[in-house]
Amino acid sequence: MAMTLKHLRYFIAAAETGQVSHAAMELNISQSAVTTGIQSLEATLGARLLARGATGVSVTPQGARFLSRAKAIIAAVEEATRSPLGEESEVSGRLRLGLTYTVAGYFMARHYAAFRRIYPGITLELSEQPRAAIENALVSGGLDMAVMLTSNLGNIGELASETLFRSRRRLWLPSDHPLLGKPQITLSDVASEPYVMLTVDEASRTAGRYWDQHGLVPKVVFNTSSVEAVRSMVAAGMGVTILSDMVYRPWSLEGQRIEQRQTVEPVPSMDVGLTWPNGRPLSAPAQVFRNFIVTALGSGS
Amino acid sequence: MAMTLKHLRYFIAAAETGQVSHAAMELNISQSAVTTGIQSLEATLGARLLARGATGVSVTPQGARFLSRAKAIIAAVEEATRSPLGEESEVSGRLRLGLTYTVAGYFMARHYAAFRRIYPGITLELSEQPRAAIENALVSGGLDMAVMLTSNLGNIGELASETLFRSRRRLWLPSDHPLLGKPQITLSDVASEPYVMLTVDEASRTAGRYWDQHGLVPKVVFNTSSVEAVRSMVAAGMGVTILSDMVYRPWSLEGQRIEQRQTVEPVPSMDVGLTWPNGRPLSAPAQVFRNFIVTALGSGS
DNA sequence: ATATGATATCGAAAATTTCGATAAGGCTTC
DNA sequence: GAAGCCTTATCGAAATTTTCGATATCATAT
Repeated sequence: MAMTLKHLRYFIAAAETGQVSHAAMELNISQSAVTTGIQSLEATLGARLLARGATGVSVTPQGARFLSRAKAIIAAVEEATRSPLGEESEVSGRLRLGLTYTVAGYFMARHYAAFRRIYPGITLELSEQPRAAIENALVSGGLDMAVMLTSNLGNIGELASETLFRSRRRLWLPSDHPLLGKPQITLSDVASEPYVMLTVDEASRTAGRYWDQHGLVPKVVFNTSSVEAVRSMVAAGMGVTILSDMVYRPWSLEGQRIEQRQTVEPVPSMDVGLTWPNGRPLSAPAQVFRNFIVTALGSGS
Repeated sequence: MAMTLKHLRYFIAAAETGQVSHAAMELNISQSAVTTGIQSLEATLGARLLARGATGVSVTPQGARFLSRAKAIIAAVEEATRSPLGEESEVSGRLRLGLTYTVAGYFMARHYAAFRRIYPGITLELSEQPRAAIENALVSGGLDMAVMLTSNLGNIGELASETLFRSRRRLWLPSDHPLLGKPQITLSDVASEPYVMLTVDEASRTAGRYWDQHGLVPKVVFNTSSVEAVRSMVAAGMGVTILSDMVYRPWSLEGQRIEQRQTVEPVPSMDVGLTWPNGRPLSAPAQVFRNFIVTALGSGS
């Protein structure tokens, strides 16, 4: 049977009160309804969520894990129900937005259509450019704002920036790779494997930094500027790589699976954020966009 | 009428196919069921989600905004249904975890109970200490791991750290404050207001940094180490302050509302993360905790 | 004008949820 | 150890909700 919001609420109430009957009272329904509701929830999940006893119920470890997810779902629903759908969709104007390669393909693509629909009055002009070109265009007035990697930012003083999210960098492995069997994977384990290096968006420069830091050098067997190529090669067993979650997909183009693991040593995450020329106040469309992106990231995905 | 997951799915399908009848076909139900489902969704929200026409439906700006929320909810449900509730709850051992003041009260409190229930075999020993004491204890072996502000971290080299999330710092204002009327609020606007300064967790040191950067000095009228006191004073109109979202609550203890605004100039966010002694590999409980916290943050809350 | 393809509406049917009563089982108290 | 009190589980019936299929309505294109 399918999960329903009602059942989620019943489970949460029972877990928090510690008694099915109290939960029922709180929810203003009968005890048997709560009982059967939670039972069907357990059936769909195939796991016991509550330990029943004569003194009430207590949450099982599995139930505790599910509880946090259930609460997150209900919170998201409340949020979606309550908060207004916004009347300020009538802002109009133009926003020239610069994007770097990975941001364009793996981040902006997902949000572009939604933004255009919510703010039909704003003309969003996207352009993909290398980091340096974007920085110059921002300073010279050729761009209003940019979404890009904020960690290597130059032109400090002339540019303001705000990090939107961090994307963890992790090791990518083919699904039959021997390292998957190890309980812990260190960077020096990775250094002894053939390595596929991505050469866009200063990925290799960033990589250099943490390799240097540990006094290691990856055995690069291939350099490419195509993320798809990296995926295919890793999946085919040609080598491993370390790239951010943002560009990770579990399947290569050929349909082979790619696994992901954290290394013991933390690898610096990829920071994606907004950048705009300092000094000048943000235009109305720019403010709207900033707000849109922040809330879009807040509510998942 | 209450929102249901079914209705959310109907709306998403209709929005994405652009036709109610296509959505119905895709969902293997009748067209009229989809129509009434979406209607009841619109009724509960009090907003028009779809623009109906002879050629199908198109998403209204409000519908687009709701669509992204709906997708986030459904994604969370799928995630909760699919992913296993975990059999590795049997890890056992001890984890001595250091916490700084704000982290203990505003972050760890929420996750402590959940962790204990999911991993009953792990003894979690929490201790609240100043940053410097935690760093020393980590290095000397008195603590295994810490959750703390990672931006001002000392002992680089001896300590490894990983940022878990960033909490935006924003301006707090009483709900009748004149600045709320302004379309944009700058730091110099704030500098001319009486300011309430929080003095825990190096909040004032951090504040000093961005005030200095803009060549401004806040008019501090009160120093306190109690977040509750800050809240009450701001609510009472004694002054304004800039603090992180993590400690923000919309109501003071006296029940007066506190508003929040972003300043035009970005204020550095508060970075909360894990810290542990470098070199030594993480113990099993520490790894479990790291994993728990990362996923707990990932799925909302 | 008319044909087409779309959504909206309606009453009836189907499915699901809920109810109330009862059963079964574990504590606590006497 | 038996009674009383608490808990959750189960059952068939009732209520509610969802869904169906047919029909109405409307806008567009020919």
